[in-house]
Amino acid sequence: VPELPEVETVRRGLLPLLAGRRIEAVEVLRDRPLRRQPAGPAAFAAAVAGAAVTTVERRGKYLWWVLDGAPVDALVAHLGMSGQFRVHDRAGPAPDYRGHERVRFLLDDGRALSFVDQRTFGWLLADRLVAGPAGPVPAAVAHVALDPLDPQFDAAATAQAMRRRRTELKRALLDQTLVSGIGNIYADEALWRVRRHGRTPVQTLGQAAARAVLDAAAEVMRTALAAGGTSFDPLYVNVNGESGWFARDLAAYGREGLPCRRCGAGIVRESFMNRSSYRCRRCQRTPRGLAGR
DNA sequence: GTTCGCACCTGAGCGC
DNA sequence: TGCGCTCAGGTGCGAA
Repeated sequence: VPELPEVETVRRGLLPLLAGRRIEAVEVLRDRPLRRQPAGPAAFAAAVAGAAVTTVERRGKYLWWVLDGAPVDALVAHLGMSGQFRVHDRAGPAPDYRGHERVRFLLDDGRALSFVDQRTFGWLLADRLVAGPAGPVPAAVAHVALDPLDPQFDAAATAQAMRRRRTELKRALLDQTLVSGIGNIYADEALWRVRRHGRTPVQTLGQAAARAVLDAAAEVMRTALAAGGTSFDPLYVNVNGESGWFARDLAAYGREGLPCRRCGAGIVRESFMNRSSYRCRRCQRTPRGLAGR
């Protein structure tokens, strides 16, 4: 599942492929990724075809190509659960994407870039840029908070904002309007690092503790990024089809029944927010008052 | 205004 | 062999 490190890995793969390239044509194979386009799939293709790509940017899990010479400013992409960008040379044989290729961009250098998405939660959108406190962003991304790897990210202010919520710690970490880029995997890893239970009420955290969770999330994502993104999930690969290598380093996520790397007690899996949470039953004790939940 | 729960979607894995 | 069930989970929207 692509979270910040995976999306950043994709951005770094896309940038040299796309910067300075012109999109000659857009082929929409399936409409679903364009469900957010107000005027529909044809409008998406018409808005993007002929444009040149200036650069590729990211906030949290949202990517966008900045466009020049188009009626819109940007092409926004969210990979959802299983979205990929894959590149191939049009002169060679077409790759087998097992029927999951959704949109194909024909580039002016003879290559094709395909948006491939098995579970179809990903989407593409031709959008305009709007002014934001941290610079211009697509309108569809304006509600998304800065991520912990953004140079302008203010950890102290985010920790304060987090403590003002009336919710639980893991919910706060997953709230993209509070801090972006963190998904289920890195939330569990960050919580393990600071020995916190995901159901800890955020208002019980001191400023230093709230800050420590955010710092842990940033650190675990930086480590994963250095390794090319987490990829125990075969659905996630970079633009060349290569997997990342971080899965071997996960301390909590997906390790049900295995010993905690820190204390040796068992990692347990619990249902939370209609998904799975993993924690060490000894290092990350259930907060007082929540026993049995 | 804030918080919460659910629909969306496909394929793998499993039990029967 | 094949059917049906469960699980994976980020986002956006409506409900509370």
